[in-house]
Amino acid sequence: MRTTDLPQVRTLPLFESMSESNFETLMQAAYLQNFPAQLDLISEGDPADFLYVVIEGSVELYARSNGRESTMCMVRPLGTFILAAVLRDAVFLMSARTSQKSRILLLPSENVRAAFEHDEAFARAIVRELAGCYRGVVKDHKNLKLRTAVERLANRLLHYHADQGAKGFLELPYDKRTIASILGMTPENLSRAFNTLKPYGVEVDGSTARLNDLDALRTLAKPNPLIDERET
Amino acid sequence: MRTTDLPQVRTLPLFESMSESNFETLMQAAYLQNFPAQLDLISEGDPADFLYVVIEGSVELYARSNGRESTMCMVRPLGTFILAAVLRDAVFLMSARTSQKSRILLLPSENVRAAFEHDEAFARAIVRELAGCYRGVVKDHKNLKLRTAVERLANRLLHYHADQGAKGFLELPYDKRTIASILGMTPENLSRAFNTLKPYGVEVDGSTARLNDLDALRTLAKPNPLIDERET
DNA sequence: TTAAAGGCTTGATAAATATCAAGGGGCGAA
DNA sequence: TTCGCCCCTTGATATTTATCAAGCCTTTAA
Repeated sequence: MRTTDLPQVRTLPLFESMSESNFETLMQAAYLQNFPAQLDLISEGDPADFLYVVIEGSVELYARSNGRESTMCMVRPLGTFILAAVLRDAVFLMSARTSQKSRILLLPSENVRAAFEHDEAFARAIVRELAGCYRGVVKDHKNLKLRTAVERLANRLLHYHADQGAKGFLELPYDKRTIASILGMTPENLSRAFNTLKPYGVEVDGSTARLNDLDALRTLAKPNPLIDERET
Repeated sequence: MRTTDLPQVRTLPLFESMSESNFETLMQAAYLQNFPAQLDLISEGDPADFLYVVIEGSVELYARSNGRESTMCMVRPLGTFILAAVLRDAVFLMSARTSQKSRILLLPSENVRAAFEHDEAFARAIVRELAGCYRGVVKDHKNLKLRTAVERLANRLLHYHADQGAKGFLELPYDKRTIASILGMTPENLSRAFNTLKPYGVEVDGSTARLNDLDALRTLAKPNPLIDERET
């Protein structure tokens, strides 16, 4: 892989402070691959052979136990996943599959760990990234433990709305069943939660939602930056 | 603070690979303090001024939103907490209070970050520790999303039992209401969950529990190393 | 064009969990 | 010792969430 193929990767917080030569070395060991939708990339319990960077498309991280399955999060360009397992040389805790046709960069774990040893700036960037991931899961955990299903949905809608420019409407970025699973509920329950939000000005039509009474919705949702705000 | 005061701290994975002089420097900036039980140490939203190391006693990390409150985890000697916030120079996502009389080491954030810049071995140890914390929360999150309350309790009992030497009985390490909160349920529900486990050989008397039918309990609990096993 | 499949919704029902209220019992303080 | 407090438990009930079944609608493919 030549670095000129992927100028965007160099701009990622994780890589931007690396020395040019270390970045070159890391990229020369990397593979850039295209995958169709719904392809299983990794399975929880497998050893972490690669660090993954989503270049195009999107990837779903999910977990299974006991015959149940739940979506843990979605990774979009240019996000990375499975960094913690790579650094600890441990097995994956989550499985991953493409949810769309995707282009993904694979960095062999050994090379990532080597770069981490040799490049102080990279090590520092990794710490920042990891600490950010950690804080993200803590927020997800608080979300699940401290809010009801309807509150989680209300906050998620407000979040999508803000992300998309706060125009009074928003596009649901995933299938409803995926959103249901991310929010920790069944698809049936998500349908009912949308109905519960009707009196708060939420109108859903397919994958579009209009928010006609933001004040009311915010009063119900009680958004909290220590749960809802993502860190860069 | 003299390093000779705390030989155990030097043995922590986080500090054991630091250079002697950097460790000395870091410890000279540190404060060792005794706190009574039930004392608030930090409050979510506050800036992270210190990294905390529990030397004796125990500390409860909890979170609040919307008038609800939930225990996120307990930290026992020699555990650290609030590392991610310190490294990102961000606000705390969780509050902390002593649950017993405790002796706690406070390391000023600036000094921790300085040591992290100057000491490569420390940086590497931090990454390992952070990655471990991250994987811990992911496991907690899977636990909550993929299991019912009774299953969470059954697995927790098996965990305590193994930790305490697998003698057929175990001591509950915290108040039942604290255990309930950790497991994401109300105290009333915990009582009922214990009753549900009676047919599986679980006999509770005060803070002691006997496990009289481990096979039955394991069949119900379906323990899963990708959820239940803690990493060092 | 039609059939089949899948995603979503709705209704009916069941299960899980929370809330409210009351009371037992242990433990510390006076 | 005795009182009062707090933790825990239990019962009754309400709320939340899941499950099961059916049907609608759109998409896909033949």
